[in-house]
Amino acid sequence: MFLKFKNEAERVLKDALEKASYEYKDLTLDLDESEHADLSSRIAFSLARTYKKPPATIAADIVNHLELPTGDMLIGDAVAVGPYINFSVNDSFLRKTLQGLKNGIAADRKKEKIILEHTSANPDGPLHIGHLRNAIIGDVLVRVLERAGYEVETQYYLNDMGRQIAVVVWGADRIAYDETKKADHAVADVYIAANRMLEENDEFLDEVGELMRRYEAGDAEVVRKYEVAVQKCLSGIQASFKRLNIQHVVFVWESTFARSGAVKGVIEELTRKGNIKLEGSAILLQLEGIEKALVIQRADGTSLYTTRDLAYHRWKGENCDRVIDVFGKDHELVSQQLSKALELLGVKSPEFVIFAFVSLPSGSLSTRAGRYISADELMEKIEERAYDEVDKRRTDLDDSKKREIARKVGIGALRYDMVKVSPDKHIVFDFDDALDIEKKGAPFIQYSHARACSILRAAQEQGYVAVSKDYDASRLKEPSETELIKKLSKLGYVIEAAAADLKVHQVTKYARELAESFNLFYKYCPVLNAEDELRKARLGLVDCARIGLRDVLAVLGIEAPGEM
RNA sequence: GGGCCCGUGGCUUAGCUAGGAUAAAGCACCGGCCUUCUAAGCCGGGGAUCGCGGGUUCGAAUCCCGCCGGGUCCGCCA
Repeated sequence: MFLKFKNEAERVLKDALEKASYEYKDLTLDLDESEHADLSSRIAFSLARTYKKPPATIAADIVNHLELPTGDMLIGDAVAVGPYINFSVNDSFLRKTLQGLKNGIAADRKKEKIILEHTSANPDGPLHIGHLRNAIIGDVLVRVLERAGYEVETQYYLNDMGRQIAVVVWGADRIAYDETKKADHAVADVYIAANRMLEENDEFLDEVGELMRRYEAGDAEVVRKYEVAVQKCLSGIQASFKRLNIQHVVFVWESTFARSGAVKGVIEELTRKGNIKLEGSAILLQLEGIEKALVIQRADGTSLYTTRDLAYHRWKGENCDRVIDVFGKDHELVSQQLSKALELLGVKSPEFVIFAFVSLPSGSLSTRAGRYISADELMEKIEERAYDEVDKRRTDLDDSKKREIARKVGIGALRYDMVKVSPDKHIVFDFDDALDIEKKGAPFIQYSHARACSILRAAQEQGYVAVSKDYDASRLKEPSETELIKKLSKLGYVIEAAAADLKVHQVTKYARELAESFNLFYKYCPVLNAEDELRKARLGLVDCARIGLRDVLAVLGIEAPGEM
């Protein structure tokens, strides 16, 4: 609803500028949200220069020429305040916002289909907190885009051809998996132990190399061994995804591109179209604007990760309208090379969401060195901590109910924390901080939602109709009521903006503000004790707030408990 | 050494793409509020030369240049 209001205000402003004969062509008409008005224009500042008049005079002049539309419109008023032109909404805007929430607003269906890639962690162990950032940013982005009306397919690129996996497969022949452990953790044990053996005895290195060659060639026995190892790790990763409330991902195996001939095709085409340098039998591709030449084929004729990734991205590009990759900062150069090479191939370039690293106070993360905190360990501990908090507050509930709430609160807190910060901020992970449930953003929002549910429950218990079909929204005149409605009206607008900019952390900020608005309403506007018509209207508003809070949490992939 | 990113109260951050109304939140700290729908809440208070130096502009946290500090990449690894 807010976007409609904004469009309307911009149109009205444009008409006024024309009527007052101001030349505004090069200037932006874009209106800003402001604490002083629902929307505000600063255009008078820009016009002041060319027209050599004080901005306040120009603003007043524009407002004099401004005609508020008649009929069923959303603008309440437009006034000049000094150099600013401030627009406010009318009652109809508020009423329509509530109506829209009640009916469930469907976003305009976008035509584009998007393939979004996230996580793509090597299947050599469990997800650690670095992967967590990737997975959660990616998953929230998927939810934002879907909510904004896009069709999204989420893919996890499975690097099954790397050295790491060869080391796991090699190790699995010599070391037994610990079957008492979660599968991906058992794989990590073998991986770490195998690495140690390889460091101590470099004759083994040839055996690992042999495995890689046979796997690329499609040797049946080796392929079978690989599949066992990769699937084992994958089952663990999928279990973690499920627990994290990560939506369905399609696993795409790297090796399929090597074996299908797609990689060969890419090499041939780049050799034909690109600026190529040969060093022995190795093929190097010189890309524009990138100093370092990109090796696309080894001297021994085998393929490289980059080339296989190129084949994968070509395939993605040909099967959808937009390709989005959520990558770590270490892939930044790779992503540039990817774009340039795809350009040569005539395939559209992906859009990248690059996130900075998560490190420990003791340094960077490493699966091989066993220096990492697994996502599972973190989830385990944060759920435990959340349970302590629930237990403290709700002695009346039975244990399974408390566990259920603790799970939602714990995982929610974790997810919120991971996306609330802009992706380009480096994070030093602090365990105590991560587990401190009381200072988290998610429980604050979940709590507001629970309060809304609680009011509706109490209404029913007291024999009222919790949500009447018709109520008089014009009775909602308290500042905390109108503020809450205005905040609710921005839900769709915020999601559209986040989808357009691919910036998910904006949604967390909005979610907090919405909860804050509801808490103020809760504080200042008694619902059940209000007189009949007002109670009906307030119950209607509570229900809309419940929907808004639930929806914004859903976009963040956070479950909304009905009580806490 | 070169490229990219970050540097905002004690701590964690938003704001920076499109420069404008007293720099906005959370945590921590101090002081208040549970006989009315869950106090995981609400109200009030102190605390910031927006890393440093220059420039552009009527106006800079925001744009430009330089410097300092931190991160990251620069493999015939993945």
